Amino acid sequence: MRKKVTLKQLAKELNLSISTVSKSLKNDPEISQKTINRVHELADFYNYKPNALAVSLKSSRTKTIGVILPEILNHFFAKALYGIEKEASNHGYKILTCITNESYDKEVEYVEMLNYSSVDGFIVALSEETQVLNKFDHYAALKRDKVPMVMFDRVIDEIDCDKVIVDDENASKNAVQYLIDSGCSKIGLITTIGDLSVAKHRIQGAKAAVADKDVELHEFKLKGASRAEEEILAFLKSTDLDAVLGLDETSAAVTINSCHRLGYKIPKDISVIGFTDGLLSKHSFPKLSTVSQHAEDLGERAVQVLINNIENDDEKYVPKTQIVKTSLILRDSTN
Amino acid sequence: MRKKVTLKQLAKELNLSISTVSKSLKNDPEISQKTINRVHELADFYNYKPNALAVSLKSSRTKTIGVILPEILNHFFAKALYGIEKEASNHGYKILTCITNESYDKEVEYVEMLNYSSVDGFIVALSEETQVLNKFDHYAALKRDKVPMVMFDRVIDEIDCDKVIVDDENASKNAVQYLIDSGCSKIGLITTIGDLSVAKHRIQGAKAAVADKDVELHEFKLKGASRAEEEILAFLKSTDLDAVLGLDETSAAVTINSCHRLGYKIPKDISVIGFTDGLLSKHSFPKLSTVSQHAEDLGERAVQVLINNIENDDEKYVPKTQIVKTSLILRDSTN
DNA sequence: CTGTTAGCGCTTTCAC
DNA sequence: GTGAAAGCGCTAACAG
Repeated sequence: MRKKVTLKQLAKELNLSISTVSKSLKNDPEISQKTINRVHELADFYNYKPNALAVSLKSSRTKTIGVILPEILNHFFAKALYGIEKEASNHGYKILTCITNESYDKEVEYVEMLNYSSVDGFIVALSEETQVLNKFDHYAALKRDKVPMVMFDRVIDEIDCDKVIVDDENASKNAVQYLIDSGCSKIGLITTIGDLSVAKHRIQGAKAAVADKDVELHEFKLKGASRAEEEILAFLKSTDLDAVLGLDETSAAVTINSCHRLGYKIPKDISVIGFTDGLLSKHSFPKLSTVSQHAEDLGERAVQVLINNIENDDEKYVPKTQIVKTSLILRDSTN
Repeated sequence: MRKKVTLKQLAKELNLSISTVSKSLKNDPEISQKTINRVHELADFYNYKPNALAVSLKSSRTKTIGVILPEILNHFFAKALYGIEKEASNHGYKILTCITNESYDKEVEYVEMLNYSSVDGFIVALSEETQVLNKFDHYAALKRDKVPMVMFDRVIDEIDCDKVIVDDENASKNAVQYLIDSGCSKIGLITTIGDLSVAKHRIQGAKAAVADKDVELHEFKLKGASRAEEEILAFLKSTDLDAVLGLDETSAAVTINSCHRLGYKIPKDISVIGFTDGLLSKHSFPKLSTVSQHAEDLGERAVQVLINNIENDDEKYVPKTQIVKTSLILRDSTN
């Protein structure tokens, strides 16, 4: 790897001191215009750029955000990452992306690694295992070090930091309400992500919607993703639903296909709504009605909140929780 | 942001010099066991970790890989990123991820930014615009600086660097051959990505397969993603195909749905194969037969090749091109 | 106007 | 065995 030009070399070639060169590059009014011009000329010639490492070491600012995601082969998080990257870039920040694969150990390892890489702040969505184990010392440590951090989507109450979440409970309530309004009265609730806080909120919302109404709600937690289709097929056969709310996109997609297999017409015989508005929804047949979580928005917001915190580093900053609104996108799988 | 413990502080507290502490932490045999123990004890107590920035500045190694992707809301690249992140992490590397959104300008900007952030090397998939404009001075510059780099999937001949690609031509040829063998003779070739080198290879492969056979091949380039469904519907109606090869996953997925609309039975009336084995294929109805490009593999390989280059920094390294095999995954959309 | 100096946190050579 | 000193590339306070 060839070495890049440094201030030192420019200084030598121009017969100036390093600091004069440094100031000239910043167009410091202290320096004569003539010198400034000479310096810029040579700097341009060599395409000089300050070494980011040195600048960071000096300023303890890396202009880098650590992003910790549980998955990436999931349209929701991919979209969130897209929003994060875009917004970070707009503000001149880079992102170090780590994927925990839903593992607690990986998460801990990554948090430490990024912390010692001196990222300016963290954007985190918790792994499933972390939520199950309910351990979060690694975040308590960040908090103690006063490292700016925002959690999004998958969050915990135990850590007091900025949060950007979706109003899952209400979203779910509205979706079920819509199904009821369109005449459904036997609604299935299918999920692969039962252990996550978000799933719990969604279930609560659904329950709230049916409360004191003459509507049946049938919960169904899938055991394993691998046998999802068989499980759902069996569930569908054993009940006699007129609607299904998939608590994640996969559940909804698989439900649609299972209905095809059973010869149920959608939405005539059965209506389907899925959580998260990803690729599958747009390309299913019929196109799936969904609860859109605006993942991209979520990511962007997280970055905004974080950068705001980083750049104002206020001694007694009070963390806030932002709630991003969802919307019900009606397509062809509902009446 | 609270400051982290430094060697200096440990040294002061232990009444030792900085260098002694540094050596002790590395268990340098020069140092007495007793001192080593004392140092480790205090270091553990404070949970000391060397400041990565300082280490990097000294060693000019950041253990960071710059990753430049054209998109992320595309299962292929998401999967590749997954493979990249996983493999990088296995080798103790972090990744700085940038998404160009298929823009040339963004790509140039990111390459420069990452280069001045002293990444140890680059993993790149070119943006569509870069391929169209055929400009690559930004990579020539990296090459001049001898910065390790590997291009994957979307590559150009003009830059002589490591490459990891898929044998698109053969993959396509095999897929078409399969369709012919199963009795198809009027095959549509649908694509949304006509300008990419990969699409061209796929078209060539298809042509090679039908050469001197009594089989018709109908190419169809979509204008815009937004009206994909209408366009494909019209194309399907105007021809009388018995098979379609989608040159990207979206084309294939939309084709399937269009067939449903037209009342064509899949695979009885028409067979469909799609390129790239993503989510859509698994959740379409019927499940789509695909050409799997092993995106995750591709990403992993790219990292292996890159790290190998980084860690052996050989003056006269000769770049190589690795070809990752594809495979035809037969599901329900073909006979 | 320009230069000297110290220091960010670490590694490494060389003295003692 | 331990420590002083130089240096990675940069910034900034202070001298001149």
